[in-house]
Amino acid sequence: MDAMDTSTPRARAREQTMRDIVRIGRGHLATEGAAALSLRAVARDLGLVSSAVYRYVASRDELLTLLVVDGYDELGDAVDAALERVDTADFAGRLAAIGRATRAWALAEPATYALLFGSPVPGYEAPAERTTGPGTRVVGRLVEVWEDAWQAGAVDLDDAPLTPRRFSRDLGRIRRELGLSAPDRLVARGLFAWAALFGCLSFEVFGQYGADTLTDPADLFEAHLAALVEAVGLA
Amino acid sequence: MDAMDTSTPRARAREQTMRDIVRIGRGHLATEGAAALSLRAVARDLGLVSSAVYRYVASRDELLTLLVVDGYDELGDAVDAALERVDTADFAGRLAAIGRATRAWALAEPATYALLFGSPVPGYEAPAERTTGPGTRVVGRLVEVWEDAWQAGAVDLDDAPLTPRRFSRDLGRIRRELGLSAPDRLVARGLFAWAALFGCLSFEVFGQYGADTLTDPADLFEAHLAALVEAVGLA
DNA sequence: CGAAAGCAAGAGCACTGCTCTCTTTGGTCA
DNA sequence: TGACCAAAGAGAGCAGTGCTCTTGCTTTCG
Repeated sequence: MDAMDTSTPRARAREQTMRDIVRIGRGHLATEGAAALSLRAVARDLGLVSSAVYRYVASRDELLTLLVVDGYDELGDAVDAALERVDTADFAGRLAAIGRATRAWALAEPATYALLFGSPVPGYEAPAERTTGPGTRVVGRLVEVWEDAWQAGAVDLDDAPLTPRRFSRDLGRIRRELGLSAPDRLVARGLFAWAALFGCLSFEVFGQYGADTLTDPADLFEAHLAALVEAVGLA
Repeated sequence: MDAMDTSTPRARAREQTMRDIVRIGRGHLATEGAAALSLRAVARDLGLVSSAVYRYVASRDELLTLLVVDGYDELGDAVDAALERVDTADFAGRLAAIGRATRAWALAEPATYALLFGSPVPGYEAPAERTTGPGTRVVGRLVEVWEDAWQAGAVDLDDAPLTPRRFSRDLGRIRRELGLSAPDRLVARGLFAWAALFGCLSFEVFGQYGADTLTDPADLFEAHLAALVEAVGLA
């Protein structure tokens, strides 16, 4: 079904063309933006007529999905690579490494970042069965940090249940699904830190801060990281 | 220049048409999204041929600008109205009111929220001279809260300069331009809270959290507000 | 009253996503 | 080797888009 057979020359050529489409699509995504991503333009750059591209990609939306998965993979790889260079017991360092790696990737690939974490593309819904897997890699790494820190007793947060009770139940369900021992407050603070991290990144990538109010935006990001570390009780 | 003369019937008709265009544009923005906003479709709904709309709006980008300004104004009004119902001395309450009002507006107008705080529309740059004014109302209110709280001695943050020195200088410049007495750390935490708030909102509005993992997302937002209050030292 | 300005309409250009048909090419198998 | 079939590419075509230009008509004002 996947036509992943690389034995025949034809299959290899097809795979190469698929890679070219994604590569050119990423280029257009970076220069034109997601909404202006044009299958016809990709076809031109590929030296093909527009209808021929439909032999490889069913629709513009499927091209977007390919780029979404590609982006999640690249980001996930970058985060994993950064985490390998950090001491496992340094929980704040792991959190900072995730943040810095994500920021570096986001600044290098703002268009893909916008595609993954910005406003949803109108009329396009990422198919869950293909994107949730790669899409949850980063938050998964974050959860690992908090869980490890909690089990190591390095988290300065109490384990009292949060109010209202339905909220505590929801958090309990999340805890159960992910197999965590972290208490309500840490799960909630973890969700906060996750959202806050991407809020900081979106502001920077999308230029929500003034244009040149800061000499080096990295300084502000480091301050943000300190606030994040504190928010999850890793101070 | 603005043709705001309401004396002649023609000017009044023109103004009415402009309002209709913004109203219909907002409707399309809500249902189709910013990137799919079509001047031709607006013209159809208006009962005009597409070229006639260009008598009123110079381009699609200018229509976007109208909607941007309209959105900032509406959000600013909502925040101001919410703040009127809060005791001035209740700094955490003011912060929470700003957050809740912004959230309510964002959930009611997700497309406009995406236009203002989501990924930038490719090829469109909001003209600073028309959007910075209304666009800074909310963050201005936030800054007021922190400044008032600092002057009232209600902020639990030290006033040591932050590192590196260039970052402290940048923060000093911001402090001077806004006429603040808040120290480095509070300014930095304020920026963090600002970005974090919109990160939480973007995750909720754009559906970055799982679809139905929470009984009532407002519970999580209240937890986020508590974290924000703590982050700026208003605990 | 007549000139000037404003308004609407329509045609047209270049672009988009996508479908359809047609022809060529490549791989397989008798 | 030759036949056959599926994959790949080409091209035309449909409906939509932003935007420009010209052509008339109407309102306003000197």
